[in-house]
Amino acid sequence: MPAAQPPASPESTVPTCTEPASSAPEAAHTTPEAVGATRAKGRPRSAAADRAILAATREALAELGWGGLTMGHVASRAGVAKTTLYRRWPSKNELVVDAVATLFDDLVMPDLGSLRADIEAVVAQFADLLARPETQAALLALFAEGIRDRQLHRRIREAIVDPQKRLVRQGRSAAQARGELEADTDAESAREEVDIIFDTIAGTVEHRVLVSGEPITPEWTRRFTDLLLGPLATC
Amino acid sequence: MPAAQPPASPESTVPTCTEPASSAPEAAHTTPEAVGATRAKGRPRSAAADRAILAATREALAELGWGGLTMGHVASRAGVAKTTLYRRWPSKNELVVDAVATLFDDLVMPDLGSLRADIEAVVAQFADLLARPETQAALLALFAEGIRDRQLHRRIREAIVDPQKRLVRQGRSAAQARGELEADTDAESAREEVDIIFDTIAGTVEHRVLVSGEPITPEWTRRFTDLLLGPLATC
DNA sequence: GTTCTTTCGCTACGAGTCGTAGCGTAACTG
DNA sequence: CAGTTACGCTACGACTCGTAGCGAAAGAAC
Repeated sequence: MPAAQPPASPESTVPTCTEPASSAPEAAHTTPEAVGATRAKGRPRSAAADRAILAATREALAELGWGGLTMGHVASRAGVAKTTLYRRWPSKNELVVDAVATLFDDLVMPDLGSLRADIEAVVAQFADLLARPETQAALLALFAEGIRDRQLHRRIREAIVDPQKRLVRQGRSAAQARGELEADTDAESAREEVDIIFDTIAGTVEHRVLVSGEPITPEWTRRFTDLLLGPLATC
Repeated sequence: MPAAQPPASPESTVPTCTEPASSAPEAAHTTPEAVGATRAKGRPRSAAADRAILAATREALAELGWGGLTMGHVASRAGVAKTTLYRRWPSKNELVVDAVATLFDDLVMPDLGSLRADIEAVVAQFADLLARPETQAALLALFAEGIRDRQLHRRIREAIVDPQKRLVRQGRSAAQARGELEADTDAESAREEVDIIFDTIAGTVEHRVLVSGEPITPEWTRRFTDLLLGPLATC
């Protein structure tokens, strides 16, 4: 892992681990760095190159898949030297995590006034996200690599999985405020319930789309929400 | 796919697609071919080599993961020339499917007298299977490759996914016979319900183990079964 | 036994990718 | 201005891929 960055550069400007590249969403597209924050001394890294590289990674991932994605290809597609890639990301894994993590930023918990409506809305959002080719190619490949690489596994959880659990907590809190769900008895039990609901929603939708290969229709979403709501749907 | 087998050999003896390698489970381990079926003219292919290759593939997969798995490594670990691999399997994908598919043969529907017990037993079996390193490394990698390779995707469904849906159908039928579930109204609706239950069980357990990275405890299985049974668990 | 057919292990090959190093140049700071 | 850092470019050794050619081994047919 300590492979790139030949000189002892400060890690703060590198999007590799500490600061995800999506933190400064849209600056000036033509002017590379209008980020007026702390600046180092020499020539700053081109933010446009960052954006071009991440976009090229997503495109190449959708076209060629994980196995077909080569660093050289990404570099030439982004109009960037291959060495520039390695100066910023130590390996393909890290690059793809950063390229993909931003895709999940759009998920929001809408608070539509009922638990059923909230669940169906989130499932629909997640289904739309999983319908995109770059998400399909990236997500399972990332998960597969994360099985072996514990550090990558941790990064995936921090950048992709954990932020989504927030949605479950928000939806639960809203439903509890409306009186649709009972208040939590203890924190540990609540945490476990959030985990189980999250794994069920994410796992089921992913399996339906990515493994079974069948689409998420409104009818399917309705039936799945019936299953999730359980007693609340009928009693 | 039409890459190996330089001469026009009959496909019946090749484990590549038509006949999975697990059809003749244990012959004589020393004598290569005791399969007294139809034999070609020349020197028969060593069944011991088949077994050694598939075993070496599973071992290497657990150690090195999909990306680290090289055909040369598998060959040397199996005590076989690299060319022998390519004479039998056209690519890494096909080899791994054959090596992994047999792992799922052990899953059975127990029929323990109640729907709850049946579900918990199947979840426990699936959890045990997913706890094995070779399953972890192989399953997600196969799914990931299947996203791009439609033919591989079809093979995965035929060899791994569809046989497991049988378990859901069996459990549903048993529960209907006991009166725990209503009889099906129409076949289409029943098929959709089998699909949704299957995706929920498989997807959730896989997501819990492989993505969230947390174990399947009896307590978790109980709570998840509560969720699945829904109204039946309380009313 | 002899002959025929097919598979076996081995070696070598061109093509492609990986990640790194070195160079001269561009960009920005003090 | 000098100092510092990032950039594009080229080249490199190491590795894997999938194939081809060879002589030898193992059964089948006679």
